[in-house]
Amino acid sequence: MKVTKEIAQQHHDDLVQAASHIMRKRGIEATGVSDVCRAAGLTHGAFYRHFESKEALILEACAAAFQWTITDIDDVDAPGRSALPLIERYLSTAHRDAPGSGCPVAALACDVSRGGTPLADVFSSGIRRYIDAFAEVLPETQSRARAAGSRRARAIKTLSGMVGALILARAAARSDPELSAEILEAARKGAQENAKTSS
Amino acid sequence: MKVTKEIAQQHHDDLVQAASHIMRKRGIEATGVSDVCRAAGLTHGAFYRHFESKEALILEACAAAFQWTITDIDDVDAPGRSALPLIERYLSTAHRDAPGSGCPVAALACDVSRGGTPLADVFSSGIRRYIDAFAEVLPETQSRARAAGSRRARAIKTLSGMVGALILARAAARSDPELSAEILEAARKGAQENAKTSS
DNA sequence: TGTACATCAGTGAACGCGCGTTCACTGATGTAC
DNA sequence: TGTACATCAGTGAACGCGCGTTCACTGATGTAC
Repeated sequence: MKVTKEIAQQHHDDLVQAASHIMRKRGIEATGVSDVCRAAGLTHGAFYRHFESKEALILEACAAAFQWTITDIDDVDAPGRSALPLIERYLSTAHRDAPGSGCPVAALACDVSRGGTPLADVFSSGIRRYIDAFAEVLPETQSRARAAGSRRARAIKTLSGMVGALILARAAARSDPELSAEILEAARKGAQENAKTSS
Repeated sequence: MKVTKEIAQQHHDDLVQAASHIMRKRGIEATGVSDVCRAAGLTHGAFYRHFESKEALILEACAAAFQWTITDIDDVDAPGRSALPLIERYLSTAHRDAPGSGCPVAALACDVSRGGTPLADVFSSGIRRYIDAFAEVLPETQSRARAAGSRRARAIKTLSGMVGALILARAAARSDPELSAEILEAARKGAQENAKTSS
């Protein structure tokens, strides 16, 4: 049953979106081709008309996840252009509990450092753009500011803290919700200090 | 070929150590029972005389990895008792490139947040003790210190930054070594600021 | 201390299962005339 | 604008493979006498 070019393209996009969601939620290895096809409303046999392999799908899904996330940061172009609401959202329980539609770095960085080179390429380019985008929404470093470092260094520092805290909070969430909340809270305060005109 | 009780115990320990190394290097799912047995110098058939299942091995290996790591922190009981050398070591390229013998949180936190409840229990208890141990080696908060927060809050903040930076640095290492080094460097400075008598 | 025997750590072949992937087939699409 | 046919997205059964796990078997250990 052949379908319209438009519908086929839609199915392709559906597969990418389903994969990017499932992979962030369950991890790359645990993302099955059949699962992704089912989530996109197809049978697994249709898969190889769209992608050469599972790896090709993962690469596209990973790139897409970064694209969406970074666009999200860039959209903080709103008046005020502050990183504070971004931080608030990043370190919220909502983000912690919905890895499937959240930050690809927090969800997949571990998997990537064990994976193959093509995925590492997509990912490190994503990290680079992520840092650039985040630095854009941080206030300039005051000229007489002390050891706080360049705006880029502060972006790295702050992002690292956010990523680490989210990962820790997720790992603790099931068995120790109080600890998980405490981690989010402490990291939120820390990140906000970094994001205000430099300490 | 039955062996001495002492040798059997040794084999048990070898299996745990091999597993804790392989699992931190390759991830939990990618840690095969056969791989672990081979690394311990046994055939896979011997495995079920020592553990009820793969999961039981993972639990023990995870607990052991935390035990060793936390003992390592406690051993900073040396004169001076500063967190600085700890931070230096944690955010070194050596630690980045040797996940198998490194911090279990940075290596496994992602896997754990997707895993089962027993593993989550072992892990969140590990995180809690990790934070406690790390707070012990941080200097007291100065009474007139500003927003830096309690010693415990600073421990969480600093640890989050270290874990996040290490994970980011590992993910970027293969494709973008410069970025990886930059992340370690920026995070090292950030963590050291937190670890000195409060900013 | 010596002998007879039950125990059980270790071996290696075999199992069921789910995975990524392939394939013959279907039938609507889209093109050539 | 119609008609005839090649294309190819989608289907569902089947494949090989590696995994966790089981099992009959071996033979040194460690115990009972």
